[in-house]
Amino acid sequence: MAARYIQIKNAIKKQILSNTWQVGEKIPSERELAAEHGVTRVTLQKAMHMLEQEGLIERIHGKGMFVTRAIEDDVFMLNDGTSDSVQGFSREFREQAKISSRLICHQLLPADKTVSRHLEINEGEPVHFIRRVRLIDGEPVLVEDSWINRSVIPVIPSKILEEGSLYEYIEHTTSKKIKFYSSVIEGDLFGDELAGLLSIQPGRPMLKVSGVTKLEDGTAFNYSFSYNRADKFKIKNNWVGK
Amino acid sequence: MAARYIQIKNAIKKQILSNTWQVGEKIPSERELAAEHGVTRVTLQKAMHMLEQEGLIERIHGKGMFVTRAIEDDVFMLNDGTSDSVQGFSREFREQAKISSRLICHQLLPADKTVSRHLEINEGEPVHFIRRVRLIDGEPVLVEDSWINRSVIPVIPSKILEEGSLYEYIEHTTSKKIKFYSSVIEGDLFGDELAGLLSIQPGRPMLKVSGVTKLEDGTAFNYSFSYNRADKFKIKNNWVGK
DNA sequence: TAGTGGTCTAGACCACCTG
DNA sequence: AGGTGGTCTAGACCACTAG
Repeated sequence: MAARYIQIKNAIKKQILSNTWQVGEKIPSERELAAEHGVTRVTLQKAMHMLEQEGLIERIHGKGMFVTRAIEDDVFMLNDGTSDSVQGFSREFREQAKISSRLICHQLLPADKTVSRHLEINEGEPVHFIRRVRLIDGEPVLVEDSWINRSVIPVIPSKILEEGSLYEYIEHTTSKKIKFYSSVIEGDLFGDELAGLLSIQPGRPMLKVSGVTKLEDGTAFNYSFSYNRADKFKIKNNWVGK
Repeated sequence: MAARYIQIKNAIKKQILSNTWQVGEKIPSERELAAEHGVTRVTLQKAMHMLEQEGLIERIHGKGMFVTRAIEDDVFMLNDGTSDSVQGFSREFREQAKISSRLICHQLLPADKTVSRHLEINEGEPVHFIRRVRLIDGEPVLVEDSWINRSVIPVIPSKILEEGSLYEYIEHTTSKKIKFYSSVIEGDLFGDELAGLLSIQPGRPMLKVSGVTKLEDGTAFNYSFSYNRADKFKIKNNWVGK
């Protein structure tokens, strides 16, 4: 049972996406929407603040709330922290396109200094190391290296790595939600090895995203690097003041 | 007079940064901190949620709130939406390093289709076009192109563009705060022209950030592209669930 | 069981915008 | 003046974690 403000957020989001109001049009006031959904203003505000963060509405003090123009897209948008939950690559894109994975490597390795620091475990402790090439509609678009905390998931079926969603598998086996994802975005060029895995020329631009993913109880379970073809991905970011 | 939760956020942030608690240590509970600052839990929670978003603390249901390890840095972090306000390049970095600008171009141009759409004005309406090279400690690190709504700031002194902070100038002359910044991050390679302006080799990687900046009354006043040397900048992103 | 964060209510007052 | 979002109070109950 999701929180009331999440339900309301999704309900209003659905209304916006189904063009209940025109772009730029004023939507009902907080007080009206609160009454309509049978909640107080504070609860409704939590929902609306999320929609503002997601870039669907604009809130203007003294004026009201307005529908924002939806952003058009030619390339894929990496998760920018505007959805309810961290999806992971598979869940993020499987609605939009046929995604698949090629498992390059899966073994247990002792954690080095960097990995152990990010996973908050002792250096030398064995962790899963996984390298996968991810494909969208059969075309390789990124290489992802993951170091995964073995105490969170002792075994990872290869089937999951090749066909399923790892995050879904983890949420299922641990019965805990994913709660936190901290990432750093950098630009770089593809070198020979990674370019080879993606069948592209070395020297092409990449968006490198590295980060740590945690469960709701604070356990860090995944430290990852993904090397994305810059011609296939963008990252959107909304900043809302106050 | 800033809101109470902003003051409290900054006060606790200061405590964290001055090592009042160790990294990983539990800080006082919401109820304690609320009593200490003389506010209710909801108000205190707004402050703590911001600190969580900024990556300074971790909130774990049933356990408490914990200080997060501060991130170490070798390169400059572009604004990731975790500060109170959009600073702009000058304000963002002038505490950390000697920043300066080289004004390449400043003229009025009719807005083309893209610019007019982002600034929410009519096509053909004249806008400021500004190209600047930004330097950190005397080294050119990025090229920024800005299209600025002339109805928001009719004239822009060249002195501001070369020495001061444009955003500060705009907040001052309009007496409105900057409220919204929506950006898209892409990776690319430097071509001859931009590489020449930065005195680097063409083909080096860039982080391209484009976006729109708005005032608190919803007026879009700046549409910009910045071409950042990827070896000088990173972008940090925190995602917190729910 | 006691303590923690997560959610929600039913008000209130303020700051801002428009006619 | 009337409507809008922004902030805040003083409670309440729930869900999760620990000993």
